[in-house]
Amino acid sequence: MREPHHPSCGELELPAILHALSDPARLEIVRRLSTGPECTCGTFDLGLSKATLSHHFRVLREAGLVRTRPEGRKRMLSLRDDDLNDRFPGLLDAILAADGAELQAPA
Amino acid sequence: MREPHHPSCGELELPAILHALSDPARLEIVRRLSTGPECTCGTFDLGLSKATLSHHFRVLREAGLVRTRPEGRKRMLSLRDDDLNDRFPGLLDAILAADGAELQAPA
DNA sequence: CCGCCGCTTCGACATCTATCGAACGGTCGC
DNA sequence: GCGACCGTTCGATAGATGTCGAAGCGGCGG
Repeated sequence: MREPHHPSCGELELPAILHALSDPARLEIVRRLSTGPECTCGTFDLGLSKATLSHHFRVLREAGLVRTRPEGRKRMLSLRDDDLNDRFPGLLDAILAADGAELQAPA
Repeated sequence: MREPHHPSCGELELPAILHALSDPARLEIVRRLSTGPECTCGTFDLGLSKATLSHHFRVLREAGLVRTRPEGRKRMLSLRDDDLNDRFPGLLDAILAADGAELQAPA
């Protein structure tokens, strides 16, 4: 299984990151990744088809938010929080904190 | 000139905010508003038509990022940083800081 | 080595989005 | 009032996006 392309740390672009996180499904994926260790694609049950889920993983990967590592016939997903904090310090934390704040005080 | 609709502080939704800021033109508008006081719509020269600019203002307004106040035949735009910091503390600052970081270290 | 498993890719489709020119609508100056 | 001014809204259009089923593909197990 070939290694998919990941943008380098310097290639991370803010609009792409914000766009990637502007979809509730992708925001949820990132939120889950932030609370635990890396996990496989199949562990996400968001009521979406495999094809759609794979599409969201790709958007997140190409925006530089997640890393995809092949492991046997599975793929391990992990948040690129190190690179993100290096390039945009505090951004990810602020967004995840805002996500939590929204959950606690829904509209 | 009638007062346009603004979402209340509790109606602010994170995905909508992130989506609003995921467009470079809108991000630029917010960045400019953050550095100065309120200003009129016409002060933004981003190489876009009036219609397109008005569209972006609407997206920002409906996401709760900016306030529009009629003043004569002009419209004063201002950032809703008070409401945003109340609902999502630190979020706006982190995004604007990230925007600055991107400008200083372009890809 | 044949088939299952996990995931990606393809093709399709409906919806959304960014963009523009043109038309419209208050507001102010004269 | 009349016309200029500032900005919104309308209608249109090209492109992006989210979604799915079906097909493809590499790896693992029997």
